Amino acid sequence: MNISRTEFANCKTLIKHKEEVEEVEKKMEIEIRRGPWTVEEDMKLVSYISLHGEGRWNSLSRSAGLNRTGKSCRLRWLNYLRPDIRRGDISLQEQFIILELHSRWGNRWSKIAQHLPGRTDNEIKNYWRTRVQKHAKLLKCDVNSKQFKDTIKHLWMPRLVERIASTQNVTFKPNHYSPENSSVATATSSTSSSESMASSFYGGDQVEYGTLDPNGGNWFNGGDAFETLWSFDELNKWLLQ
DNA sequence: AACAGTCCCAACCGCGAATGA
DNA sequence: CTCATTCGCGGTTGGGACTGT
Repeated sequence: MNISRTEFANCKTLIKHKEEVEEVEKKMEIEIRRGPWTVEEDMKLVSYISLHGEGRWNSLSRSAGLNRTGKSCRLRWLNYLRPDIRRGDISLQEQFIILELHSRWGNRWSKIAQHLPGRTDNEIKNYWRTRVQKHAKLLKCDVNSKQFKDTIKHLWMPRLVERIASTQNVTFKPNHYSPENSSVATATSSTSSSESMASSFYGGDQVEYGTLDPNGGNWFNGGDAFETLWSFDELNKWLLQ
């Protein structure tokens, strides 16, 4: 390949320049913070978003003076700093909806989270992994197996209904949670055995749970762990039937 | 009190979809 | 249409908190 002295010099300059750019980029990469967020970082993010709104996370991160990736900022805001985040235990009603919607949609956490105001997809995912999958593991069955799904449908969910009704001192009316028509849930259209089991708890004053209002009374109160719903022996006995 | 094992959750990663130049 | 960038989702992990011995 023939190349003039000038062209060669130009190439050398270009390469040198490229190396310098890479070096700066490498330096910047090192300065990107990872790991737990500090109070100062949280404050920077919250005050910036309150002034300018969310979105455009990469530029937001730079403008807010945060040495974080845009992704990291987005996650911190959505899962922790948003003002409408609900904290605390997952209530019985929320557990019921999670089980119901998971049976319908599988691991579509963000979709499920849309029906639980104030709860994040991450929180629901963590709940599923730590609580539900733990039970599957204890029972030595796959979390996606028909056996385990049946346990949820025929034992777990009716138990939840029972517990909800007793804690609220009224009859809980679960029906099928209907995200498409979330204003009212009716029991009469129920056909599955899960629902018919659940329907045995109907009667008297009914609680509709179609409208999910985080401020709506005792709907979300109480975070009874489902472990209290039955003993492991009882669950095993049921599985062996 | 000390240690080991387990639980839980915040945060990261990879990937595909959406968007814009 | 192509390519680069950004966004959002689901899976995974690190480490602090908790519990049992």
